[in-house]
Amino acid sequence: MAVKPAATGRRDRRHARHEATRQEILSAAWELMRAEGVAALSLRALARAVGMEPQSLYSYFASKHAIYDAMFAQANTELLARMAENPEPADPVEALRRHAAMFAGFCVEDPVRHQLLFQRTIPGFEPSGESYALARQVLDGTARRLERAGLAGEAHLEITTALISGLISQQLANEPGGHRYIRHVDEVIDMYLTHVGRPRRHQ
Amino acid sequence: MAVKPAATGRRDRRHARHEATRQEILSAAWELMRAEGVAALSLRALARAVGMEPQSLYSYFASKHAIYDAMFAQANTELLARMAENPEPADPVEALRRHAAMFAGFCVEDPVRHQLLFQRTIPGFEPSGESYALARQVLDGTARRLERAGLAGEAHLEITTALISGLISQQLANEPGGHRYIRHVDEVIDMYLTHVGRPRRHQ
DNA sequence: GTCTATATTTGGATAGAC
DNA sequence: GTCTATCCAAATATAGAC
Repeated sequence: MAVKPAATGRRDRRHARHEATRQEILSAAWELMRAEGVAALSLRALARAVGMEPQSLYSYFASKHAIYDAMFAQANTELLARMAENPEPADPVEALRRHAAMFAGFCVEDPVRHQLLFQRTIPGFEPSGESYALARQVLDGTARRLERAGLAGEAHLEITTALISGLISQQLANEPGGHRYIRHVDEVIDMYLTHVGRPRRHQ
Repeated sequence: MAVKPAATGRRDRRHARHEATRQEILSAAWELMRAEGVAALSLRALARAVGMEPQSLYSYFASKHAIYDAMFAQANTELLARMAENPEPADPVEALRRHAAMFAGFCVEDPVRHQLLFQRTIPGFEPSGESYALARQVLDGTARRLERAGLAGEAHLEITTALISGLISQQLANEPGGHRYIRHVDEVIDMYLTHVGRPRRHQ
C-alpha cells in the first residue's frame, strides 16, 4: 500500500521514537532484574524506573509476558551475534573449544539472563514461536560445530550440552563472578572427545 | 524442669496432634507445588487444600518462608535416608556409581523438589542454619564416597557434581519423566575416572 | 501516548473474639 | 487452635479524558 513520502517520513519518525522507548523500557527491565531477581520484575517498578505510570507501559507491550518475550528474543539475538563474531578456527576441535568457552562466558557474565534463557523458572511464561526460533538457531549453531568436530547426532549434542551447562550452573550457584568451574570447559570437551574415541590433547 | 506425668502425657498428645497437622500442611504444600510450580505456592491455596482459613496456618508456621524451610529440611532428610538405605558395595567405584545413580533418580523423580533443593529460584528464601546443615550432610556423604574411590579433594567434588547435575537438569528441562540424559550417569563417572588416571571400565 | 481513575485479584500478615 | 474481620501492599489490566 503506497503512502505519500511526507506521511511516510513522519510515520517513520514516530515509529523510531516508539522503538527507542521500547528499548529504553527493556534496558530498565534488565537492570531491574539484575538488581532484584528475575521473578521480582513488576510493571510498577519498571514504570517508575523509566518515569512512567504503570499503565502507560501497555502502549509498548501488550502484557508482562510480552516484555519477558522481548527480553528472551533480545538475549538470544545477542548470543547469535557473539557466535557470529567469535572467530571460528579452521581446526574444528579448536573451533568447538572456542565456541564452548564463548558460550560459558556469555552465560556466567549475566546470571539473570542465563536464568531467563535456560532455566524455565518464570511461572506461565513460554517464549513465542518467533522468539523460540532464535533459541533454535543457537542450538543449531552448536550442533553444526559438534558435527564438524566429528560429533554428529543428537546424542553427542545432548551429552556435551549437559556437561557444559552443568559446569555453568554450578559456577553460577556456588561462585558467581568466578571461574572455578568453567575453567574446566576445555578439559571436559577434550575428556569427552577422548571418551568417544576422538582423542585430541588440549593444546 | 520436672512436670507431673499426667500433665506430660496430655502435653505430649497435644504436641503429637500439632505435629500431625504440620505434616498434613507440608504434604498439601508439596502437592500444590507439584501441580502449580514452586513459585506459585500461596498461603490461601494451601489453607484451602487443608480445609483451613489462611490465617490459621500461622499457628503452625511463623511465615511462608518457614514453610519453605521445613520443606527444604524434609527433602534433605529424605535424601539422607535414601543414602543410608542405599547399599554401599565394598568396591568403592561401584559404590560411587550406585550413589550417583540414586542421587540422579531422587532428583528427577520430583522436579519441584529438585528445584527447591538445588536451584535457588524462590526470591528471598534462604534455608535456615539448621536446614542448611542437612544439605551439608548430603554433600559430605558424596565427598566421602568420592574419596574412597580415589577422588579426594574439593576439585573432584566440584567437577563430578557439576557433570552429574548437568545431566540431571537437562533431563528435567528437556524430557521430564524420561531417562535419555541420566542413563549416561555411569558412563560419565567412568569417563571422569579414566580422565584423572583411575581407569575403571564399566561392568 | 500519557495520564487519572478504577477494577479485580491476590498476596502475606495481625488483632481479637470464641 | 480456629475463626471473623481486617489491613495493607502489591500485582496485572482496562476505560476514558486530554
